[in-house]
Amino acid sequence: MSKALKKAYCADKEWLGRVDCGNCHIRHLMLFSGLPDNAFENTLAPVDHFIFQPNAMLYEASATDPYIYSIRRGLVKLLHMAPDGSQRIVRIMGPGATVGLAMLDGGDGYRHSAVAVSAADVCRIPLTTVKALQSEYPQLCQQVRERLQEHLDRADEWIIALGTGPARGRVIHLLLMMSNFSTDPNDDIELLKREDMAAIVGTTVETVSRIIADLKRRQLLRKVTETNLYRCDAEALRAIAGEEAG
Amino acid sequence: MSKALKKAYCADKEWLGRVDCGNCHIRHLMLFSGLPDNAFENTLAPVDHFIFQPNAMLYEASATDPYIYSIRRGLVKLLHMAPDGSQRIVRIMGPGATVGLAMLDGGDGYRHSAVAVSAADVCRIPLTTVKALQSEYPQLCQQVRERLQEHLDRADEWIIALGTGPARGRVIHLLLMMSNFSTDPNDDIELLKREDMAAIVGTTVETVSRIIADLKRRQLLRKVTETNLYRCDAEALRAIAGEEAG
DNA sequence: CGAGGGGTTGACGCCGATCAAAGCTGGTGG
DNA sequence: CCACCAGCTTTGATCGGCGTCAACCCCTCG
Repeated sequence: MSKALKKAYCADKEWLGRVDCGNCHIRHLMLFSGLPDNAFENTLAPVDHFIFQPNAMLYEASATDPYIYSIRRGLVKLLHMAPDGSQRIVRIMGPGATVGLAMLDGGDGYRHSAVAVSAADVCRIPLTTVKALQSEYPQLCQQVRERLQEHLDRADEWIIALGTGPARGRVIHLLLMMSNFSTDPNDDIELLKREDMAAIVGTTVETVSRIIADLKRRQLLRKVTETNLYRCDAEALRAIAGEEAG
Repeated sequence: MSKALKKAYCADKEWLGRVDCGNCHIRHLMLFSGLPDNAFENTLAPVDHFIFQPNAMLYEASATDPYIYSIRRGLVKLLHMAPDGSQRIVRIMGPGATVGLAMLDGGDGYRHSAVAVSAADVCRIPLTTVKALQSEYPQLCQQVRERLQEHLDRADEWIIALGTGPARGRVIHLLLMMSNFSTDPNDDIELLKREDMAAIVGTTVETVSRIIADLKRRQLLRKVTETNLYRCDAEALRAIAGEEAG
């Protein structure tokens, strides 16, 4: 819970250029799926493409930049900073997700701060563009709603699996969630930093460290190469998490 | 966390009749605000009006009834049942909120079970009606999005305030949240049952009971009449919750 | 080489889970 | 009217998990 304020989030991002959504080869996975190719011919404000380095901030809570962000690759954490500087990670979103949607309701600004976990490949979409497209193509409404529902489902999962029960089970649930993000056929995952894990499951760094170290010792988590990629024995982990839930 | 399965949720609801949304005097507070009075003249499926008694179930997780529900009065809890029968309350929604919106995305059914906490005055709206109105009145899209965002904001608050820190602070946050539901000018609230509170803050009944009893002894929570209405010293409670966050 | 950040480990104490039992309240039937 | 019961709340005793403080290891970088 308690952790001193520390990171000075730098705007450590790289601009890759203006984007032509009509020709985006992964558009069918993104917010603008379902729109015709020519829908973007008259958009007034440009969609820009960035790569955010790890720990770079996409936006800050309560800011009112007129953008939403569509994640192409990488992970983005949404976090809440307590007045005392401790932080709680409220969600982690991956490829295909859209963050900052609260801006569509106007007014109050972003609900959280958004920070890249791994290097994140992201499209920055101006609000005006979304609104214009939305009025012309009502099916975009549906897309937006589904993205919001995705956030909601994930938040609920967070509450149920990561906010309940003994710490070990929560950490294991987190590992399993991370392995779901992986496009990798095996269950290889890149372990988060202990501090992030602690801010996710709501415990301390030490507790997380002990649990992870223990899982490693029991070979339920094995370093797979020289990178910090780990393979987790999903079956065994699920079994442990399940028996602890009781 | 652990609590045996028990309640056989009965369909203890009372049908009050078919509703004419065009003449609903609180429509400006509800999902259909922003639609013209005559929008409802040709709706095919009827909107029905119910009063659900405490503990009556509006719908069950993963069911696929083609309805969403708009809450006029009272509180509704959304809960997740673990396989072992223990339950976790994921959200509490009050007047003006809409529940069951996940059905709009088709397919997977309700995400949670919805159960009336206090007696709940509720309109049951057929999906077909929503969809028909939505295609004719795009502004309804906006309304739906705002309701979803409301769910999301509440879920995030849940994670941050009720899923983090020592139990005492979490319970106090819950009390303060409940006092926000109250339309009452003072901070009078109807205390939830201990079991519900426990399922909300993720502790045991005993722990909640001890905390509440202690707050009563310290006069931060006072029975206000003969009913189980309590007045809470919001300032003092906020102070305690604040100091514990650090 | 030292400094610093992240991870791991140990010792200790407290919060809260667990088990158990005793009030309290409202409802039901004699 | 009282006895009785079921459900809810409160309280106590005990014990384990996890927070806290502190040290140490490992690696990278200046």
